[in-house]
Amino acid sequence: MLSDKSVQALLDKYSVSAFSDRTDALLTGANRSAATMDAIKSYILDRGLKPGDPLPTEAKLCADLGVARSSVREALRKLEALDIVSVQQGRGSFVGNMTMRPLVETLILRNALDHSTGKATLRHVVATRRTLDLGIAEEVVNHFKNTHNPDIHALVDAMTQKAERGETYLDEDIAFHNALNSFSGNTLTQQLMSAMWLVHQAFLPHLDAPQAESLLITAKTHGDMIRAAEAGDLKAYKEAVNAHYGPLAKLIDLDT
Amino acid sequence: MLSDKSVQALLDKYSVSAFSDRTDALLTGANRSAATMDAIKSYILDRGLKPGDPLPTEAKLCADLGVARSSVREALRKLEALDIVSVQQGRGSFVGNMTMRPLVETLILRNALDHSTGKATLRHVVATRRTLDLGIAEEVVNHFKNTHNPDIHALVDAMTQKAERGETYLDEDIAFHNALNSFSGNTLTQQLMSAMWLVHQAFLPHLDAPQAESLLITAKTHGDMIRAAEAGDLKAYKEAVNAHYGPLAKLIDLDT
DNA sequence: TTGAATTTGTTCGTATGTATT
DNA sequence: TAATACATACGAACAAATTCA
Repeated sequence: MLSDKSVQALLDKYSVSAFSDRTDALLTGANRSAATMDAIKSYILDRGLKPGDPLPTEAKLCADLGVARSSVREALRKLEALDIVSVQQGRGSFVGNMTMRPLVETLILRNALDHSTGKATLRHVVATRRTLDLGIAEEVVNHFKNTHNPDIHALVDAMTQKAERGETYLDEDIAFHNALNSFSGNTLTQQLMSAMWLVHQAFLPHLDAPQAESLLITAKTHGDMIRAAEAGDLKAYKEAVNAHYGPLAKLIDLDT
Repeated sequence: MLSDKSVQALLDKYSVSAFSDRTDALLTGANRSAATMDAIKSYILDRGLKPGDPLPTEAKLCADLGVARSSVREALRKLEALDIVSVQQGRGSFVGNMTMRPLVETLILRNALDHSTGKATLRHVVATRRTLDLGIAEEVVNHFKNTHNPDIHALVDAMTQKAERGETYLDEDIAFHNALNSFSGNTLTQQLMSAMWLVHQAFLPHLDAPQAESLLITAKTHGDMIRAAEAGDLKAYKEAVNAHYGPLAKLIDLDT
């Protein structure tokens, strides 16, 4: 996947298809729905449309592109799957949000597939999360140094209390991680981390252990993270991040 | 995108839809194609199919699921867009490779859209590349410490020579980065980095500057990277990685 | 509330193109 | 070459959701 040759092929494919003008009515290519998809992408691109902006109706697209309705619909379905457009019955089609949802969807399925054999992908997802966490560590510490963040501490407290009652705390967990990352203007990294978190959480329940004290450890390391960041201690922060993944490392073989 | 509420919604949506048994003929939900998509995913999941494995024909899917041909086709198109299935005329449908292609496709379009305004996404893509590069730095250095890698050095030499002739070296560039990462068993991180590289490269030509000496600087810093890794010098390696993104930082405002 | 207009959702029938044997 | 199996594509008809008068 994404090997040398296919990278070149993909590059050719996308750098062309994403920018080629296909507004003419002569749609050629592998199949109609693919060509139609490119045409719709070009439509969005040429007009610089933004998420939520309306697209032509299916009937109009048929007329303009000279293809049957089924082809237009298949193209719209593809773009819908990629979160590039959003189709709503009775209303019309609109430019989508282009989120990481397709990535999440693919990874969850991929994860589920080799779960039966060796939970390899989950290991990779968690390792990637850690990589991203450590990768932005310096930014995080620099940003939170000498600040006071009662909101984040409140989240940690809430997690700790829930952990002591044996409850889980997904909402607080994602809110905590988002709070640590949201200061960064890099929405791509944020979304990538959220996506990894999502895949991670979506698959945790399928692991054997119900983790009694793991919850407490995780809550505690969350506290260590924000405290280290506020103290401006990069080393301690990184250690806290690693410790944060400690309970998981026992379940799955991390570092692989 | 992927905000608090939508995360929960997505989690609900995916953790359910990815594992719910929809093999029964009673397909309910937002629309047929979505429900049919889930059913096909369940089919793959239940049988633990792997990439390349054949799927039932469209006609059989229609019969089994009790839906019309078009609905099955739209579902297959969606899965095709996500690289979860691969449809081939005259042969049939097969389980796909589930690569990062959907991510690349979405990001390239997203990038192209705000390029006109502020090239924000490209900045994010490059920053994410750097984050990933730095995130695995320790692993890389530990792995290459006290080793000798003539192949990689040959790649650097080739890049340098091409740069001196004013030529570009995309093939060598991706090969170099792959060589540095491929030792890791984490195929997800690898693919993520390849995907980011792809988006990055796909959009570079659209920048103003044709970069004469930038090519040389990049080639040189590649040499610095592998030398630092072989010397086991983590600090020097990280500096080389940062320097590697130096020419770009001038074009786009990195660190934002 | 009703109803008409608009737009997507779904189905069916038919014909064509492509790959395998 | 011919037959078969399969996906591709088109067009027409009706259902369901949304909007607005």
